[in-house]
Amino acid sequence: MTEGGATSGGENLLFLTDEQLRKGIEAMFFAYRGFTADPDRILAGKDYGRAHHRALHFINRMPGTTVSRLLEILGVTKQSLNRVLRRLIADGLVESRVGNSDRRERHLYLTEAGAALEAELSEAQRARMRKAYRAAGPEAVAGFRQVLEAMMEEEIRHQYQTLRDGRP
Amino acid sequence: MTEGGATSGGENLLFLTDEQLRKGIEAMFFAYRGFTADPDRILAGKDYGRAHHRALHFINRMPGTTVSRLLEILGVTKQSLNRVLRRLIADGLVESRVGNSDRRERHLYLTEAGAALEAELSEAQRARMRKAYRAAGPEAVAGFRQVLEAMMEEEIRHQYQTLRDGRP
DNA sequence: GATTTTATGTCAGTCTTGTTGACTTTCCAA
DNA sequence: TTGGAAAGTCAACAAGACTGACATAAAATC
Repeated sequence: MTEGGATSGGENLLFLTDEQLRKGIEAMFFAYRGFTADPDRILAGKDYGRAHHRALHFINRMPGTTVSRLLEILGVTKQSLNRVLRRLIADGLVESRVGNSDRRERHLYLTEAGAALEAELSEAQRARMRKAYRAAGPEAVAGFRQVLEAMMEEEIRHQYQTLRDGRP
Repeated sequence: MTEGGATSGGENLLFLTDEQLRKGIEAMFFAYRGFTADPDRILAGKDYGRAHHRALHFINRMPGTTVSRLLEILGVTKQSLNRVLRRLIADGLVESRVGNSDRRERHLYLTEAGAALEAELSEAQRARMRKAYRAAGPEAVAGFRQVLEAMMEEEIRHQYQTLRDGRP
């Protein structure tokens, strides 16, 4: 990581050559494969897919969330999410409770079995992230998060920040 | 980007709480959506998909590459890649030439039209990356790349580094 | 109270992109 | 020269995204 880099802060246009940007693009592409590789391997053996993992992750993060909220976060159609949820509910990994104040809403929770699978998947993913963080060091991690945040689409960034800061 | 961070180098275990790792995981998930959003929008209007973009990108990067080499890079089955290539060749975006020394091999090149589409897609993706890099600053960019590299699977990291350093 | 809007679920059909299996052509080495 | 391996192609199937249409129930509004 030496080419073209300033070592102190400030604007450095050398970082913005097409060459540099291309390296970032390819790094992002290859890294995402690594990022999903471990959960994918676990899921393949259990007849679930990445879509189920995503649902489990965010239901775990936001217990009692409604279907609509989950749709915003996941950025898929309700038909697509519904297929996944139907399966998870049928298999006893997710529980869907009718809302108290608004009975049209369904609030989603992980069952014990759902939490167990979520934990298994998350731990595999965290293990890789932990290894990467350790290898790169704390300063690199701060930079990593900064660039990723700046790469998100506007509306999604707000969703992310709300989640990140633990606001409901 | 304040919580739990050391501002000078060295090991800092506070970065490795599950909480911190989870934020990184979610950042990666949301950022990847942004990363692919612009090319996806362009492709949707042209009746191509992400797979076509990936093929165009790497054929552009490695003109004359063989199908096998491309398979290693893209990490899909040859049947899957073949469908994409067939279409790109039929549409006159990619040219496939029989190898000289080994006539089993097909060497792949972008046509003028292929290069034009690749440039359009790449420029959209670079624009977002450029904006993110500018917003985050050069030091953050270095960290970003370090963490991404550490996140890749072993074999893929070698592919990436070879490409990155411009070795054939 | 009647009407409209919202939240959710479901059915049917399509598309992209992944998969496996079977096959051809070509090369190379025993 | 023959038999296996490698490169590539074709066919059929599956997951998971999409759109569109429609149903139900509850809340909100007029």
